[in-house]
Amino acid sequence: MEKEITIYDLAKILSLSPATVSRALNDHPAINAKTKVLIAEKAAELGYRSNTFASHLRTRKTNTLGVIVPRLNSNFMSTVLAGMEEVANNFGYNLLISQSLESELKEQANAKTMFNSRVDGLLVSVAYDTDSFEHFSTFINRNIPVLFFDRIMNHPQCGAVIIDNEQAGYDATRHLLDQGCRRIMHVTGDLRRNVYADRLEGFKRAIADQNLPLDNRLVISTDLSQEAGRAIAEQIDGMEEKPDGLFITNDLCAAICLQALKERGYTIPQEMAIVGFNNDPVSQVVSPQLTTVFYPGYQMGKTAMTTMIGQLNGTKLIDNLEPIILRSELIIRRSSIRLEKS
Amino acid sequence: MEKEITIYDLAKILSLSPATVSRALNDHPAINAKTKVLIAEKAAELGYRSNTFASHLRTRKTNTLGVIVPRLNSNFMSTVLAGMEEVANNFGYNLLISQSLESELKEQANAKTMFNSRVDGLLVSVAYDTDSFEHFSTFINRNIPVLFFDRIMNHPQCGAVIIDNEQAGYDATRHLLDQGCRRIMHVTGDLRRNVYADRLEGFKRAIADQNLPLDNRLVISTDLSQEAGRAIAEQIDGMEEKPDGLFITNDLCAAICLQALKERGYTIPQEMAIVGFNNDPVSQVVSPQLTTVFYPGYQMGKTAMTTMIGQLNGTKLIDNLEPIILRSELIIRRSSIRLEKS
DNA sequence: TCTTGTATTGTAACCGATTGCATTAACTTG
DNA sequence: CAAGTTAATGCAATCGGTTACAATACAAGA
Repeated sequence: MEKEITIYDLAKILSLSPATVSRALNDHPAINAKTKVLIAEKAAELGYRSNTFASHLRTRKTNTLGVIVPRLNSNFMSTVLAGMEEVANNFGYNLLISQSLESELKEQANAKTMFNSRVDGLLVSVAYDTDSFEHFSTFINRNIPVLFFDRIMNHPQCGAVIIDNEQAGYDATRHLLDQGCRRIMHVTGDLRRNVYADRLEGFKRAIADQNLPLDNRLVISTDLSQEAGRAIAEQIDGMEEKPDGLFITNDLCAAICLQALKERGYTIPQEMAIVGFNNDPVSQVVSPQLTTVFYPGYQMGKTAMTTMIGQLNGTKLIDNLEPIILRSELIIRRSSIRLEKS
Repeated sequence: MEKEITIYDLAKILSLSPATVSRALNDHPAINAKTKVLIAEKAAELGYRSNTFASHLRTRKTNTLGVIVPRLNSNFMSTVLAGMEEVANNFGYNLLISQSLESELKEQANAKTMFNSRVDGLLVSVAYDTDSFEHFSTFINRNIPVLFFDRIMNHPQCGAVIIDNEQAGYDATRHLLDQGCRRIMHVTGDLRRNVYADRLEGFKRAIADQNLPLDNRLVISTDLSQEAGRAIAEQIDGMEEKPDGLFITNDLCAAICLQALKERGYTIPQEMAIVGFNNDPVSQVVSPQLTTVFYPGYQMGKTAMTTMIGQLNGTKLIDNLEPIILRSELIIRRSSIRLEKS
């Protein structure tokens, strides 16, 4: 068990004061360059590491940022986190990551933990059923910046990084219409969440653009689980007037549904063209491969983190009125191609 | 911006000493029960939160545990993390999570960060290409417990939580043999990793049990990526003596390969029976659905975390010689069933 | 030579909770 | 009623960096 060495030890060994050592290690301009080198070398030699608690206690900064996500287990989320980590590492920030498992209760508990850990800032993609903003106001009240990404809450004092879900919804729907679909079913998540509400808006706009009627029975709100995918297939099978196109805002759910429909004898895309969302690996594995919307996860993570750190440094203030919007992209695959291009 | 209140504030308001307040908040037995209630109420009323840095500085404990995983984006890993989080939360520990992205270099950087953050313990599933143990010895030297899970390193002072990969490999192979396969190809990962080496051992044992010859050309080490899946299909297509069974130790890779084989006209499972590993959602989406091995992720996370915390509390010492082994299970689906049960 | 400026280093008071060692009050017991 | 216990609380040092405010040394300018 090695002993932990402190700036006092270094100071004594080098016949300097702790203040000088501290400043040298922080690259303070007042310290002589040679002294800095001397101290740095000795520190490295003895395996000195700064006691962050002493430092945090004094500076009242933790250099730690909290991240709360619904779940970690999507390609999208872990890519976002990879992007966040890269930027955070570069700026010397640590990440405290936790998952709400789509429950507001757990999200509140997570937020509380983060608050007590005194994170310098909080990045959140909210859970499925979150209504209250209260667990975030705690942060706002103490001037701790809160930045939402992907699944956001609208709040005058919080920034947001998103994709243009309305446009993505429009593009997906428009694509189905272009392929000849006239009766499109839209299966989506909880409409309290911007991502789903916005996609629905895009869906509606695309329908309206073609002067087609909107049948509200064809808009279905689910939890987008695998079971939901199977249930949708069953529901369709029982319908009198069946849809000819299916826009499901989650790839796994869409893939399961596609499969269930095939089992029930439907031909994809002829009888039913299908579009998913997220460009999850499953979209490439299911057959026919699933048309979907690519989500720039890595970019979103980097952008969100850069924005947050900019805010903390005072370099760049979050413009809370204008969310940052990233580009997404429709990826067309076999599950929706009915008309071969000539 | 609310002011942060301290035990000194509480002490002054209640005309007590900071020492009493501190002890009361920590439920020290020497403090009068009524006084405790009084202090607790006032603390709650004023929104007091303990300054963990002052506390950590004094107690030299951080109540934070580091977790390093190769990637977050697998169903398996995020389930493990959910299990870890649950237990950690219950015991008042925070989690510092980071991904190595399968690179030893990044893993070392992550370990260093964790070390400097003074985590009380470290839980690791090592990267693909990790050879060195040095970045972990730093912890061992300072008596900070290191516990490996799933992808482990053998070290006399580190605990481990795993599944019985040898047995799982055996079961999977045996199942293929039972289905009539006689020439099984085994596609796996880097054999420096126990998970892959052990599965290979199981594979070999199953083959040997049937007195079949082992063809080393049928054991292929890849990075188990999607591209690898496609490459394998291509390779098989070019072989003179083709295999009749395929045991790929990763579901996504297996699913992609299965698909590529179908595209090349092979019938699954008749011409080629396939088994994957992990019970990832893709295994249910691909058609035919993929036979695979279920990994008890949640359980693994809980067990690992419980073990770690037990070690930290001194409640229960990690038995470093005997890794903790969890049960996995073969899930048989269409991709490998050639013989209908009578 | 004396004053002023600049570069560099030192002194000491924090930050807020914890805890060994008193101290005080109240209660038992012989 | 004195001596000894027990219960409850207070004092003050401590953890290890940080930083406002000196202090010192040396060089340049008057």
